[in-house]
Amino acid sequence: MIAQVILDTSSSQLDRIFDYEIPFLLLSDVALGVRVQVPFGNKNATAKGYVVGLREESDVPEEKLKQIQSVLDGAPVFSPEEIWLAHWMKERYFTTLSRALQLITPTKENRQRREKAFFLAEGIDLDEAIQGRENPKSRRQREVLLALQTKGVVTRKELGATGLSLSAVETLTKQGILVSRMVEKEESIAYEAGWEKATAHALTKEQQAAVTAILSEDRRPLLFWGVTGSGKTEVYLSAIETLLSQGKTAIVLVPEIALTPQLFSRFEARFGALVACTHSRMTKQERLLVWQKAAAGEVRVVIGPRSAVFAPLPQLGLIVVDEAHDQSYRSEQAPRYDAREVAQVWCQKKKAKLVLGTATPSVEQYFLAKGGDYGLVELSKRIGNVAVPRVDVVDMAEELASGHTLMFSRRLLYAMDRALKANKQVLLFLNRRGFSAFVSCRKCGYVATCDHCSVAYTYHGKEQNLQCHYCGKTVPVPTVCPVCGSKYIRFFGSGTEKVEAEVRRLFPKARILRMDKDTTTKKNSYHQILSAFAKKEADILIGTQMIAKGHDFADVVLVGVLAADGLLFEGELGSTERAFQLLTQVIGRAGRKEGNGLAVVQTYQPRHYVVQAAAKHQAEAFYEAELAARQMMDYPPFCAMVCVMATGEVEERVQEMVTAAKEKLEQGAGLEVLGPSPARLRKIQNQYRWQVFAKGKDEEALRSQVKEVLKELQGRFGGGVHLQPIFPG
DNA sequence: AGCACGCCGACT
DNA sequence: GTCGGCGTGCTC
Repeated sequence: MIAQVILDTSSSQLDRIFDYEIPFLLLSDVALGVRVQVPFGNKNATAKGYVVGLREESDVPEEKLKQIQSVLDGAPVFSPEEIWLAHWMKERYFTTLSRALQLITPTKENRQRREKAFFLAEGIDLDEAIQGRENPKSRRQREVLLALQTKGVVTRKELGATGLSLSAVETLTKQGILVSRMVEKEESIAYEAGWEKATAHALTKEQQAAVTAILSEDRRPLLFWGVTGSGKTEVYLSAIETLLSQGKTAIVLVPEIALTPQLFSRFEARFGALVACTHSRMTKQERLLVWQKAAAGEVRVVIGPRSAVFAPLPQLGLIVVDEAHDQSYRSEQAPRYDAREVAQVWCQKKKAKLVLGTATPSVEQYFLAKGGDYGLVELSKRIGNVAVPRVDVVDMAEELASGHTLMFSRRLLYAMDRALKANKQVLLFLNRRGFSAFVSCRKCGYVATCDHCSVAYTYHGKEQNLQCHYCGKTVPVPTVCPVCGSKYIRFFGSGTEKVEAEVRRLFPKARILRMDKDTTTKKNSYHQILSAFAKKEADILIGTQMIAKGHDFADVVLVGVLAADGLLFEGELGSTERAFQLLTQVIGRAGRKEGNGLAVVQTYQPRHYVVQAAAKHQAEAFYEAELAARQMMDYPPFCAMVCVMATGEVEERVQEMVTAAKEKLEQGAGLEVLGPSPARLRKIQNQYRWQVFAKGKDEEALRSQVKEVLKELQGRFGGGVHLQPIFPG
């Protein structure tokens, strides 16, 4: 017998099948999907690999064949279907089979280890101990005890992740309140009993219809479009409850943000130990344990970010993608897989239902739902019939014309004052990404835009010019506004710190929190800031995109969007789509509980269709306008498109490679190629980035040409420069 | 990815 | 003559 083996390396040159003879003694152990050790190369070095096929005979000459040395793990780590999925991913994401396999299953490399865990000592009354620590001096101990109250155990490893203090734990141990002992890792993350079963809320008619749609026999993916605050989670819970009762299982994907614990606790309250979550801070070991429990049927609902799509649940009945428009479902590093696409093919393979839940679908999702490729079900009302927020759009050009030069309009200042006086909370949203990069007229709001691409020019300080990051065209910076002739041409430059200082000056008594890249670098600061705000430890939260999504702050009555223009002109394709999504999401943070929400949107483009549609809660109008624009410009979804990016330390080499890529792409039949141009961020961590765009009618033709380009150029240019295809969406 | 093979210039 | 730098090709 012959085993077809894929070696466990990332090298593309070794990414092919090697045949090995199965020795008689291993015949019963070698099966499809097992990991094996094999001799490889001249020196017969031991290599690990995966058996992806079994044959009677081999085409390889007999004298070349070597024998499998041993079988690892004792059991297959992949099902035949997972091997099929790995093949699909290899083709789709231009990666190697072994890398695809590595993504699908965390492998058992080390044996289970033990770790130190702290428990409440015998005879100690927890409530009493907590009450005895009212003094702020022992607040860290109090935190530890409160955590113990819900979880029953605290491990040393977890301390960092939960923000609890090690010295507080040690003090408590010295005091005899806690005891420590070594536990199996398994025990430390195992579910601790003590949850109170939450009863199901009564569903509204709309919610009930959504549950019915999810459970229906329709095998198409379902776009589950529910406005912000409409109770999508309750629908997931109800549908999953039914599936569990039928012996089925489910995966719930969430964006890669601190939202996981919040959603997890709601599922846990409903399903208890049948639910497990994975998150980015977990070690391989911990994730492996969840995987094992899932495979064993002990855990039947897995919640987590994109990698959770690979949870090996038997009898899979449903994959829910929550906030399905979120970009974090696409991996940033190669292989840049998209968990939504993986979920879709996996559901097809496993005959499970795919549900894409969102308040702001992507244009493509809307397009597919409209065309009938996706099913569609909507929640148009907020829970308890709470009103959607009122939105006031403030024309900042008018504000300037009437002599008001503050970054806050009079409308916003007045609303902030009112909210603070009523002891309510305020969210101030500011988009800093690309904020200083575009050029705009302070008087009329004109934004310098490439006439070929309808994409804003990006200002380049070094060359002192404007560049289009789509076609590569450059123009000088205008000194007067070409529309109104004013001299007030500005580069937008205010960031969150400046906003914070200004708010402090204007509202000296307000308690302020700021959340952006600078304040969230420390571990857990993200979670800490959000939970401090949720606990009303501050009146105003200032932040970038991070504050836009997910969190349900009951007391926020006012949302201020300081400059919607920063969103409208990011200088990239698809920025209007993201602008609409972000505006809608951030507006949706206001008045979620009582319905008296107000959003003030400041902009120089009050008539812009994105601003108008978001302000009037007219999503359909936006999507239709956006689709019309894309059809006219011949952009996706009306064509297939790819951005091929070259990266490397030596810019000349990067440019050479991207130029070669352009030439090779142009050989593809029916392809239109644009560029090359520098990427929006031309240099990241010493790596220069240049790109070309190619588009065509036929997606398959485009993909196969890209494959040719990668195959040829990566070999020709060797290391030092790399080529990466990025498909929009 | 490693590793051997082999071609070529430089040095004992 | 011999050493070693590196481009090329192979690994079941």
